[in-house]
Amino acid sequence: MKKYDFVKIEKHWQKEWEKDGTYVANDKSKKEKKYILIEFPYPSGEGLHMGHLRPYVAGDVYSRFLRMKGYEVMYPIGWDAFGLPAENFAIKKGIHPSISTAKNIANAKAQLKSWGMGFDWSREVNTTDPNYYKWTQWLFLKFFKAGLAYESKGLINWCPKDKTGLANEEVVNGCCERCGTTVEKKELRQWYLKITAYAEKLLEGLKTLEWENKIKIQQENWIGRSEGALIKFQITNDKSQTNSKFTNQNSELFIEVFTTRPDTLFGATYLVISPEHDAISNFQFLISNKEEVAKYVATTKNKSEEEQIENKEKTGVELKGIKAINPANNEEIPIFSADYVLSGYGTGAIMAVPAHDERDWDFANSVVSIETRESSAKYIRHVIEPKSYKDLISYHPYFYKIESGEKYEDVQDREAKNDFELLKHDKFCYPGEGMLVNSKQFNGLSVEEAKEKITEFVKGKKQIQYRLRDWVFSRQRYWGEPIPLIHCKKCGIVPVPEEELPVTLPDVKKYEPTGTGESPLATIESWVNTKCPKCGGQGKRETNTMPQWAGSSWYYLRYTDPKNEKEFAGKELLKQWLPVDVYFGGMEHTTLHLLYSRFWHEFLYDEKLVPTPEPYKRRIPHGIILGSDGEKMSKSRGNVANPDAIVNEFGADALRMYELFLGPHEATVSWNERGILGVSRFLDRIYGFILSTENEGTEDNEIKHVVHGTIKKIGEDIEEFKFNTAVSALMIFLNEIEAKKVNKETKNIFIKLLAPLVPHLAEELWHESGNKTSIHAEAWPTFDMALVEKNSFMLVVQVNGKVRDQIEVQKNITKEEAEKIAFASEKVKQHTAGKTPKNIIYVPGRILNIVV
RNA sequence: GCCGAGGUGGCGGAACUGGCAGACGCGCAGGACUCAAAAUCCUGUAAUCUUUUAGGUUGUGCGGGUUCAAGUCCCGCCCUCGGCACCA
Repeated sequence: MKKYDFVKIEKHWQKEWEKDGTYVANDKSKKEKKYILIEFPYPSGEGLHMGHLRPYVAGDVYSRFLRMKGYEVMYPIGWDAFGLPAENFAIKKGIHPSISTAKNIANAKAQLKSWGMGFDWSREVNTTDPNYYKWTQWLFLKFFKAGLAYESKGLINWCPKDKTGLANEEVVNGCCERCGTTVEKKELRQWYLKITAYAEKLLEGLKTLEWENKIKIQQENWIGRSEGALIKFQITNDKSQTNSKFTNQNSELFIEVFTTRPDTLFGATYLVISPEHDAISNFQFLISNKEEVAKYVATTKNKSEEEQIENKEKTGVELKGIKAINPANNEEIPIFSADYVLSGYGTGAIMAVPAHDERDWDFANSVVSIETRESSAKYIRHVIEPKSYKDLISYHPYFYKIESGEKYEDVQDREAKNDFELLKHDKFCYPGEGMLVNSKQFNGLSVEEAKEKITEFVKGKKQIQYRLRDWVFSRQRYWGEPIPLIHCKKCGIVPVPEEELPVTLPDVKKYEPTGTGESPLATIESWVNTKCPKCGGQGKRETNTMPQWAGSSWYYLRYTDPKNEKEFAGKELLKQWLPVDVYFGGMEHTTLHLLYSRFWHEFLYDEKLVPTPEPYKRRIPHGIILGSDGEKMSKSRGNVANPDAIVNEFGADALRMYELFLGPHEATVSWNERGILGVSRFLDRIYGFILSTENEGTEDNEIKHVVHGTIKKIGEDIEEFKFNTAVSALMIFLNEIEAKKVNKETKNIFIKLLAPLVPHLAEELWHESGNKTSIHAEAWPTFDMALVEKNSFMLVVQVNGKVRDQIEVQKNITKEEAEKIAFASEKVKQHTAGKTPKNIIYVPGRILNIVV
């Protein structure tokens, strides 16, 4: 048997494909287009790893399959090359990031080629290329001119290690997404992109996409839409405590709260405002415990995000001397400031309804009762009564078990009596649905009805609120796109004129971030000082750079027309290729890149710069590959499987096929060093089988059925991204035909079925079989349904649900015929003898169950 | 706490719309080839019991239920992973 020399084969065909432009997408093709995309890699010094392999192989298999199915497929590649590692390397070694980046790209490119990736290299883009980032800057100016890029001073997330500001999306559990350092809050002047203006569009757009639900839900949650109302509470002085003659005749003096539960307004017994709320300074003249309040505000400022997460114990302080008036019942209620109310959400002020909100409940039972020296019961007023006992205990199962001494089983009894005794004891909080009580003329209404009516009654305003925050878009680092703006004392902020783009990164000697919130670019005076494009006077360049997400927010657009010098991409070509049909990528980008680029795209659609409202029609997420110990691959654990080492030992085809075989594409899987042997053996067997001439001859009838069944199965599996079962179907196929005589045609079909998964081996076998052109330009084999279905099947005969016999019968037999055959079986007779069948169920093509 | 996904042999995993649980592969055991080993090939491989060329029983996280039939559907729990996390 000839040996399968993958080293020689793979190198050889990789060169041939490159020479022939096998994977170059034709812009002028008459075929239907398919645009397949993977998240372009960051070219790091370590090279590409298993994490890259997974989506890339999936995209590669899928692209090759579609190409064979007759589509014009674009499967492009590029480099997301701005970012910290290159810059940190520059700080350490003094080598310009563009030099180390170029080196890393060359290396990663060689890796991708050695993996047999059928990328269209003619469309390669690089976000750090001035010809590319010229357009990133140009697009930024579009945002700026539309009023969606703005400068603002505020508390932002700051990574003390990377010494740069971060977007909300880049903070994971209070830590920097990149380096894991605990994030601090810092007051800084920053550039923002107004992504919140697109909150509704981002939500609406999701509905039109063929994405998996879990991704949609994650984005929905991140955007976090809630419907509620803005309600104003008049401010007055506390008559019991001060001698102030202040009476609030001025309707301007109020605190406005946002609530999703205006129906509980009669239960609002105090207000809480965030420590940053304006009211603290606005009502200074009335507040009698100014020092105490100032002290509290100061302590909350020093709390890190981490502390806040760890310590959920609520703290706060009463603003003495002032009161708010509940507009529903004109009651005077106290006002507190506490950091459980966030300044960035809603109005930064809430009405507290401890009887129906867990957080307010906690606060009432701790801070409020201590500060006011009153029993918390005073503040707990139930205004919603649960409809049933079940509603009630769904929020308090443990309470019932422990406090009341009742067993869970007694619930039904309680429910029958409709006994809400415990509710009246004010022993707990009920956040659920129900009917209004203690709410005067609104008593008896449902929660939904009351929301409307009470909002109206107190002249509140309906409001939709989002959790999404504007995108902090500036970074205080060197290796990023300069923000193309000029600060002029006379004209303000002036965009760099289009014809002067790109604003290129100047060479610097020190890349070190300053740590002061200024970018290293700020130290290069010759670069910073420039002319104002408007008045010609002295201007200073914006020295912040853009985040890494900028270049990746639109790269898929550039692929359609990567060399265009006049536009970011030509209209015709955008129309030709968009939208991306299938986008492979990880779940970790759901609320980062995937959200950001949708925002850019939707904006560009509104600006009539792109032809589709959404960029990515389908998104196929993948699970991560863990080490063989089931832990995340990491150098310190020593469980890293290196794709290049595996290519050297087993070949790219074995690597690819094994990766596909590991498990479902969307599942987390562990790499098992041994497992690849099975795939490697399989490839050897294929090689021997195809090249052998001894097994060629007249096929028996069974073969056709197997061949057509496999064509159907593999096609369906690839279409549904079920690569693991596609591999197993190929193995089953070889097991079925290996020992039999087959003809040349069957062998050719087998090679074609292999082609998307193991492109080198398939190409080699194709040529060894006497073909002169590439297998990857061949048409995908078709199947005949009549041959897939056999005209007989194994009838499973059960007696009382237990399998007793299997009999091969004609496909279209009737129930009566099936029964006749079944009862003739000795094995069946043994179990039915002397008994009369009560019922007989026949499922055509499958099963006959006799119940006795 | 909330949202999402999941729990199947020694291991990775398969199973259409409720219709033979464990495909395929790894590993393991036995055998062939070999002086020997590797490689390769063949056979077996959920557990358990019995009178073992065969047959019985149990079995898809746990406890119930629906059904002729449940990994799949319903009710109640447990556990693991991922996301969010005081968003009013």
